[in-house]
Amino acid sequence: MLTSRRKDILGKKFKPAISSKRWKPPAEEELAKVWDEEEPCSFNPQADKIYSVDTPPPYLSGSAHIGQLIHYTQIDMIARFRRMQGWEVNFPLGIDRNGLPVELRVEKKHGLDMHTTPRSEFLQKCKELLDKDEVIMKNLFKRLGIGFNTYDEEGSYRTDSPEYRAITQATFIDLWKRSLVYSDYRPNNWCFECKTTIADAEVEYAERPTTLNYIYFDVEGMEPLQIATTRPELLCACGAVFIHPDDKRYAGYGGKKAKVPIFNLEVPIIESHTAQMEFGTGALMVCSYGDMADVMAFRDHALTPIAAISPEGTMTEAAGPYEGMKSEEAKKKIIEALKEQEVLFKQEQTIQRVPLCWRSKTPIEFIAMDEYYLNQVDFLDELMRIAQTADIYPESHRQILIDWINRVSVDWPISRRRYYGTEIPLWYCEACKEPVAPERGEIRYYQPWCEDPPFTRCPKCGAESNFTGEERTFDTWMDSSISGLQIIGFLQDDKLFKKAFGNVIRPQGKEIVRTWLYYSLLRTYQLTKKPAFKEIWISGLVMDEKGEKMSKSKGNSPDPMPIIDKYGADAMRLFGVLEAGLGSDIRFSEDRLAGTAKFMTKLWNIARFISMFPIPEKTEHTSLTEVDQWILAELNKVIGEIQSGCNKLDFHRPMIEVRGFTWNFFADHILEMLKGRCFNSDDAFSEDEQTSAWSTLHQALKVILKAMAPVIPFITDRIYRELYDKEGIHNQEYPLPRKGWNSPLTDYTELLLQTNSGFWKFKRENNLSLRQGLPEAWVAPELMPWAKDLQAMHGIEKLNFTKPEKKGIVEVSLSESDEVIFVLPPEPEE
RNA sequence: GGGCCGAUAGUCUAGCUCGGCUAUGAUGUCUCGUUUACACCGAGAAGGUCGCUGGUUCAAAUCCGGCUCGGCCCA
Repeated sequence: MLTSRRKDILGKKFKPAISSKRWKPPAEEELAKVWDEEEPCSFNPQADKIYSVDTPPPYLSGSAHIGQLIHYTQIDMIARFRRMQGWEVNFPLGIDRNGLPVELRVEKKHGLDMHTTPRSEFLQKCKELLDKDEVIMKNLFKRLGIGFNTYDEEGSYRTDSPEYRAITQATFIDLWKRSLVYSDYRPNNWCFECKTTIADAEVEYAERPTTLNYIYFDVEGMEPLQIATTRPELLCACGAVFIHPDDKRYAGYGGKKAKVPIFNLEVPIIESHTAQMEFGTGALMVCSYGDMADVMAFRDHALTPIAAISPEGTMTEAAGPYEGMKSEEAKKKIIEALKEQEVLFKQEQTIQRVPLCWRSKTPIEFIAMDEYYLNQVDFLDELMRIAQTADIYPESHRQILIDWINRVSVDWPISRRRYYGTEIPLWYCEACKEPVAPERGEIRYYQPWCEDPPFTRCPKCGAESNFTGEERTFDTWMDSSISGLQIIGFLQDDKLFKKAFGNVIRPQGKEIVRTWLYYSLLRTYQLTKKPAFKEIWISGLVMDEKGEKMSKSKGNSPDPMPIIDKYGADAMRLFGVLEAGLGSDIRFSEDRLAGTAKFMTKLWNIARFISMFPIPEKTEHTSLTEVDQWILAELNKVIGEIQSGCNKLDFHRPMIEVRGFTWNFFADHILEMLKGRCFNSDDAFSEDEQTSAWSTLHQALKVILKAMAPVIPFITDRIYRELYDKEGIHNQEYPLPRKGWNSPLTDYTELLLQTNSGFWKFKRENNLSLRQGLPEAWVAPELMPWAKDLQAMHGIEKLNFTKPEKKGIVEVSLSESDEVIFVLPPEPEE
């Protein structure tokens, strides 16, 4: 007799509650709209347990490339994971808009020169372009499911907003009043193209062919010295000639004077270990300033610098007849003159390492001029202590930071002769030239180039009028280095700041450790005397298929949107974690991305299958069948194993584990095994046994979904909403191993899986359909608890646990095991 | 010139901290197969001198030295 309930179910024929047959990327877009409404990742600053994510504010430069986007999805996983762990996650959308690139793009786009365009007009054009780019960027972020607290203005920030700039300026005023900022006339990396000083961190190097010129320098009473140089135009700035003390060719020259041709300067000949005997003739001229080594040489030997090249790139008066010429032109003319005077005796081609501006890619020169410096060398000991004690994931990347701190030897030049940046809030008294900063306390945005000073009297000379505003702006790292303070209300919301400071994570790529991370630690320490971050997470780079860094200029970064549309955001995100462990570089490959996307289909189908069965009311764990307790115990083991990876914020191994479990164990073995019991179409099982199976599958599915939710937020949320909770998955608890979920049967899991394979192998080798029943079989006695489920799974009519004595029995050896099973083959059909 | 990181089947990758059965997983290749979710599938198979080379050890992908190649950074 069927109970009425069972009749109902049979009547319904187990229709899947999840009706859609396929999970497709457009479904993600629909869900993104729901999230837009519901804001499941919103932030409540009133909460106590606050965890803040100091995201890299993306710099807007048109569209993002795939590498950047994968990077953001990985950061988003951290935020989602921490939220599921119960933290109130502060993860605001921030956009970095300050800086040079937008200026160059506006120049190009509108065909104008920023130096001659009225400043306010130029800034307006920059803003317009940035606003356009921002829309593209935000759409990409939304499409990828980056769970910022909100995408609205309120709750987000831009580094060029008056509010953000006001904070940057306030932090500067603080440092200024504490005398940590000073002006100095020093050689600096100067970019002619950008017409600004740039920091060492912004210099990159390229190898270029050049000519090495061999020139005679007369030395009184001795043979002329032969000197090789690639920079003859700097002869007029020559300060010394270096020879190596061990160089026998020049024994006796040290301490004498050499005469610089054309300009007839007398310069000392100095013995120095920095001279390379193998290069050129072994004797080299030291000029102010040909390269970094020259800068060091002038400093070490207290030589008086002579500026040969002006900030405009023309020769100075020191160059005599060549004054006013472009340096390239002067170089040609000087070489001609040297030839005429027969002091140039040889020329050869060589490769030179040229320092370039990382933004404009044009060669830089060392040009001395007044710039503002922020004292950093006095803080290196403290920064080193922070670098050594911070929680850094992965541990191995700590070295990048330590190496950089060890290398810093001069202070940080922070002023820039740019326009689209935060203004340096200073005015100069025309009477006494004193620079004056606004008072501390009031936080507001100052624009000295178009604004009267917020004071009326010069504190030094007492003048009450005639102040000139500073025209320069800050290095953009001055802005972005305080993003971690800014997002927790520094100088704006003391209550939030107090609660949240000390629990901030800095996620970033390893290529900007020496800039963003280093400067953030420096500035935060200067302002608060504390480490900026509780955790520092440093990821590798995303490379193209050949292992080269992706960049727009190389043209090796495909347009991301079509790829996302094709494979889906979840697939992109999962790809990012499955490809490599935290800290390793990832190679992007569309083929492997396509493979990753298949998991979404598999997961969808698993859920669709399970959704056919009712979700039983609360079932006691102990009332589940032995087999079902074993299934949950296996799942529990996996959940236990992934904890260490998750806690190191490296989801690579955890996701491989969960994915493998889901596909190769749960789907292939468990669903196949429980199918019979779930449908129970021939009443081989009791009602309790059937309910137990339903309950187990739903419980397991829920755990799997939650474990993967931070990584693949779309599909997990969709399934969770359809089956379990309309509120969605993202504020559920992240699974932890459960104490009660264990089973002695896990000892025999391997044996069971091998036994399944044995039956499959038998049927395959005997050309039997997998559905074909078997009259009788013999398996290991340890598998007795699985008896009924095994029978249902393989269609075994009689299952035995002792050795068979009958004849006509086939022995099937199990792979990777000494065990065997025995099968009585079915009668061949006519 | 210096520093850091890497080198594991055709391709990508785990394991290396703390040495120990037959080296992980994916993808690709090949064979077979429609079974009450899934062919974007299932069942199987083949595929590796763990960069090279010395050393330590009963035992090395793993520890130590040297070398080669690649990447990144610095001078």
